[in-house]
Amino acid sequence: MHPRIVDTLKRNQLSITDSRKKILEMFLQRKGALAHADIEQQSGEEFDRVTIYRTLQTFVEKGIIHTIPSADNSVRYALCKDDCSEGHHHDNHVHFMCDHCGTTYCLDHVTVPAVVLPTGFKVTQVDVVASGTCMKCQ
Amino acid sequence: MHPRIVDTLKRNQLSITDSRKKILEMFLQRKGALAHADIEQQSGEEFDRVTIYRTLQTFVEKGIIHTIPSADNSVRYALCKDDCSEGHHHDNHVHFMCDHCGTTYCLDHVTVPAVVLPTGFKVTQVDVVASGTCMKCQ
DNA sequence: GTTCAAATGCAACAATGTTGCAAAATAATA
DNA sequence: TATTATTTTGCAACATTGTTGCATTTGAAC
Repeated sequence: MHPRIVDTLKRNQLSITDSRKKILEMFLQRKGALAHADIEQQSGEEFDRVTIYRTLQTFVEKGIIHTIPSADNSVRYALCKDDCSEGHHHDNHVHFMCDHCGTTYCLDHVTVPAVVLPTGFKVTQVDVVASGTCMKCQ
Repeated sequence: MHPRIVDTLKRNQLSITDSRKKILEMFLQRKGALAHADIEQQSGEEFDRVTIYRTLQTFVEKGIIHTIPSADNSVRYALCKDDCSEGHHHDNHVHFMCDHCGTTYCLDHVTVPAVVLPTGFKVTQVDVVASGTCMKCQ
C-alpha cells in the first residue's frame, strides 16, 4: 500500500476505512483521472455504488481530488497537488483528454495562461481543457 | 420570430418544425447558454423531453450549437458563431460561468491563449472555462 | 392533393445520482 | 483491552437524466 494513503486520510480527519484506502490508492497508482465507473469496475463491486459516490464527494470537499471539466458530460476526478489538499483552495488547472484512448491527464506543471475578459467579469478560477492525441497514442 | 431561424434551419437541411423553431429562438433571444432543463421549463412542456434531446443533438451535429465543458457535470449549450455553423469545425472557446447567478457566457470575442504542453501531446482543441462573478452580479 | 421522407410522442428502459435509516466498522475513552 | 460514542457503510427506495424502438403525425417534394 502506498505510504501516503494513511497520512492523507489522517491529515484530513477522515476515518481510515477500506473503501477510502482502496480508492485513494487507485488515484495514487494510476496518474490519470478516474470516473466513477472506473472505480466501480476496478474495485470489482467490492463497495456499494453509494459508498463510492460518497467517498468521491468527501475527497472533493477535503481537496484531495478535484473534478475535471469536460464537454461530454463525463465527470472525472484527479488527485490534487499536495498543497491543494491542505486548504480547500482550488488551483487553476490544465487538463488534457486524449481523443484516442480517452485518458485524461491533469497537467499540474503547465502554467495556466492569462485570460483577458470583458470589463465587468471578475475571474476567480480558470480551467483549461485541451484535447488531441496524448504521448502514448501519437 | 427571429428572422435568422428559418434561414439557419434551411441552410442545414433540417425540416422546419415547431420545436426546432422555438428552441433555436430561445438560443437567439437569450445570449447565455441553455441547459436541457432550461428549455424544458421555458417551453412549458409543449414538447416531449425526447424531442428536446434529439433537437439539441441535431443542432450539435450540424454545428448550430456546441456543448460547454463544466466541472459540475451540467451540460449546457450555446450558439456557435455563424461561421461555425457552416462546417462541423469546432472553434476554440472561452466560456464564463457566474458563481452567483449561474449564467454561462460564451465569449466568442475573447482569444484563447496559447497553451504549452509537454512533449508528445498534440493539441487539436482548447477550451477555457473561467468562473467568478459576471457583470450583472458584481 | 398525394406520396415520400423525416420528426414527434409515447412507452419502456438504462444509467446516473441522491436520501433515509439500520447495521457495521472505526475512533475515542476509560 | 473492553466499552461507549461517532462515523461510515450497505441496502432500499427514489429522483433525475438520457436512450431506443415504433406507431403516428408532420413537413417536404412532386
